[in-house]
Amino acid sequence: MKETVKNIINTIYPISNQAFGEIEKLLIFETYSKGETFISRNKHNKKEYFALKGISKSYLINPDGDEITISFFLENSILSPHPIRTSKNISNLYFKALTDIELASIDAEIFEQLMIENIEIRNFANTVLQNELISKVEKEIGLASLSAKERLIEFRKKYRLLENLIPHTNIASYLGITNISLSRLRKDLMN
Amino acid sequence: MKETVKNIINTIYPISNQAFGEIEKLLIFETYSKGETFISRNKHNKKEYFALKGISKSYLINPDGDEITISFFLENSILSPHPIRTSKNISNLYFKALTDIELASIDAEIFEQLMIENIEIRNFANTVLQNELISKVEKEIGLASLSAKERLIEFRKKYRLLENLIPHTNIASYLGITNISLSRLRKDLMN
DNA sequence: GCTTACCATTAACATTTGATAAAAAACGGT
DNA sequence: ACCGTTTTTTATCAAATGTTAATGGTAAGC
Repeated sequence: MKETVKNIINTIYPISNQAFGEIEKLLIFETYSKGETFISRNKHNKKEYFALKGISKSYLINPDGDEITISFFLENSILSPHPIRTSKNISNLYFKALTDIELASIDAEIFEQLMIENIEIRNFANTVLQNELISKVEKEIGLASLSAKERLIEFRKKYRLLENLIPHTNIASYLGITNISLSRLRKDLMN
Repeated sequence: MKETVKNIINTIYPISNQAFGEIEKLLIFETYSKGETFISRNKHNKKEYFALKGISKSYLINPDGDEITISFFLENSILSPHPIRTSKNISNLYFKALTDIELASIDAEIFEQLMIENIEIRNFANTVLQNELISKVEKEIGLASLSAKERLIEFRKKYRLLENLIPHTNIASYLGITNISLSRLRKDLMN
C-alpha cells in the first residue's frame, strides 16, 4: 500500500526515498463503501488523499439540490481539494465513493509543514497544484468551445472505461447536461 | 507605478518592504495599445505580469478560428499564465489588450529564484496560484450548473462595468455562447 | 425469489441556442 | 464631418437541449 503511494508521487514528481520516508510515517489508510460521502476539510480535519483502489468523485449540491460532478478520481491518483482551503464561494465540495474505495490520507497541516521543511515535497505539492490548474483550464476550454457531443467524445478518450463502471448521472452532470440528453447522445454515437 | 505593484501584491498576500524590494528592482514597465496581442511565454521570454491600467484578456483560438476568452484582467490584478508552463494541450494561450494598457513585468525565471530564496514571496506566489485555481473551479461550477442567462447575471455581478467597456464578443465567448445569443439575453434581461 | 429503489432509455413537447442573413448602430481614422 | 469598418441587434429557421412522464431493466436488500 505504501509502495503504491510512493508510485503515485513519483509519477507526478520523483522524490528521494528519504523524502518519501517523511511522508510514509504519517500515512493513514481508510476505506469507504460505494455510495459513501466523505470530506477532506472541516474544522477538525484537513486531509490530503491518495486514491489506491476504486473510483471516487468530487461534487457539490446546486440550488436545485442536484449533485454536480466536478472531477473523477481513478486508482493511483491524488484527490485534490486545495480550493476549499480559502474560498468562500466553494463552501461545500464533497467527495463520494462511486465504488468501494481504498485511500491513504495524510494530515494536511502536517503535510504543509513537511512542504516548508523539504524542497522535494514542496516541489511535488506545487506540481500537484499546477497539474490541477492545468486540468481545470483544459476542462474550461472544452466546456466553452465544444458541443455536448464533442465533450462526450473527449470524455471517453480521457476516461476510457469509466462509462461502464459508474452511474451515468455523474457523467451527465460532469459534462453539464441532463442524463436524458446524455442518453440521446450515447444513442447518436452508436451509429 | 511601483507603489501600485506593491498594493496589488499586498491585497493578495502582504509582504515586507524588504521582500518587495527584491521584486521592485526587477520590474519592467510595458504598454500595449488597444487590440494588441502579447504573450507571456515563449522560448526566449517568460514573464509574470501585473496589470496597472486598462483591461486585458487571455484567450485561445479554437479549431474554427474563433477567439475563446478564458479570463478577463482588470486594473490592479495579476495576469496568471501559469498553466502554460507545463501543459502540452494548452499550447496557445494569448493575451490581448482590450483597452490601452499598462503592465509591469518581471522575468519569470528570476521570479522563481526569488520564490526559492524568500518564503514571503513563495507564499505570495502560492496564494496567486491557489486563487487562480479557486476562480477556475468557481467558473467551472457556473458553466456546469447555470444556464446562459444565469451565467450572464453572475458575470455582471462579478465584472460590474465591464460590459460597457469592451466588445461583447469577448463576453459571449467567455460565457460559452454566441454574441447573437448574448444579445438576446441582454434584451431579455432589460425587462 | 420477491420487492423496492435506482437507473437508463424513449417519447412528446417546450425552450434555448445556433446559423445565416440583413439592418441598424457605434466606432475609428482621416 | 465623412466614410468604411466593426459591433450590435433583429428576424427566421434549424438544431440541440431541457422538462415531464412513462417504460423497462438492473442491482441491492429482505
